[in-house]
Amino acid sequence: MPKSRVGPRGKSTSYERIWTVVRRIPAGRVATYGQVARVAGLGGAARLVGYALHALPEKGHEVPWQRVINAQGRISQRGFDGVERIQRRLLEREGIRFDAREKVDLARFGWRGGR
DNA sequence: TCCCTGACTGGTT
DNA sequence: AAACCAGCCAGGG
Repeated sequence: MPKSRVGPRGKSTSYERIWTVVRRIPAGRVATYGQVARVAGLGGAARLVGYALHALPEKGHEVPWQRVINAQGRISQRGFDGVERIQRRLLEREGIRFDAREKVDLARFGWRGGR
């Protein structure tokens, strides 16, 4: 798995552009990986968004990574650790609701930002 | 530099 | 509903 990287002289990398977009998602809203990729100008590179979030440093950033879920309205599984559970708790704390099948209603909680 | 991988997605079968 | 699959892109070996 790739690591976080900052380009020379603070030049913007794709990861940074992704993080910048994610920072614009307001509390109480969620965006999909594909949506973030498009807003960041990365076309359909949804997978790259997942990578960029995985590469976030553990501390010192203000990126609400929990607000990015998949197009099915569900939290993507990572295998191993239980980060998914933490993500769900963080979202519920912001008012996001999950149905009995662990899904978020994107029509109701989806972010209508970006353009 | 080539090759593989992956917190994904939308269309087809 | 579910499996398949080609696109997508940068990082690391």
